[in-house]
Amino acid sequence: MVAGLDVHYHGDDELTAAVVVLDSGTLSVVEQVTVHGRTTFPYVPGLFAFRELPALVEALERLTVTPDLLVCDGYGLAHPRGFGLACHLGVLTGLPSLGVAKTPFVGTHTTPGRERGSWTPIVLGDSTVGRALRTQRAIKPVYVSPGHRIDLDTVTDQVLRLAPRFRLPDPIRKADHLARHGT
DNA sequence: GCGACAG
DNA sequence: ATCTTGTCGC
Repeated sequence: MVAGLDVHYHGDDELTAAVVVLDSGTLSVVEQVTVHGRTTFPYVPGLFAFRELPALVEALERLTVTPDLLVCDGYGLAHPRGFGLACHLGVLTGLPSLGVAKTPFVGTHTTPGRERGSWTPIVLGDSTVGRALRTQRAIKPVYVSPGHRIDLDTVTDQVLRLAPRFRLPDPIRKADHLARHGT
């Protein structure tokens, strides 16, 4: 089972966190949870986890099933301190996790080929911390990195498998939809 | 030293 | 993230 996580913001300081658990094989919804709350930390690049983590952890605690993988909206290892949102969530829950970001944040990379599945490394210092991955032909790549208890090849395989039709993996799309529309 | 910077 | 106007494509 694979869980997608996302947070939606309303008004001054209100937020809704959503977690959607999908059957890894059929990509059908197994369970979904939303948590409403207020922001307790501003958006600061590099400290993103402090903003979204509390509500997401609460949503995860309300699940009746235990996911085998957390698919997070943001970075994991590819982070200025090597510890993005996906890492925090993975360590706190003890579950394998990965991060999928929509824009480049740290490190350097070249543009991957335009075919679905092509990728280039994201390099920070002298190590590879993630990949710019093309999930759909000629569509902007996504930026993936390991969170916890997962390697970069597995991250790449899973994200591709979970994004058969659109740019973003289904778990994230469904969590995004749930957080903003409540269904 | 200054600016830019996941969502 | 959010907002807004406009365009493209199935």
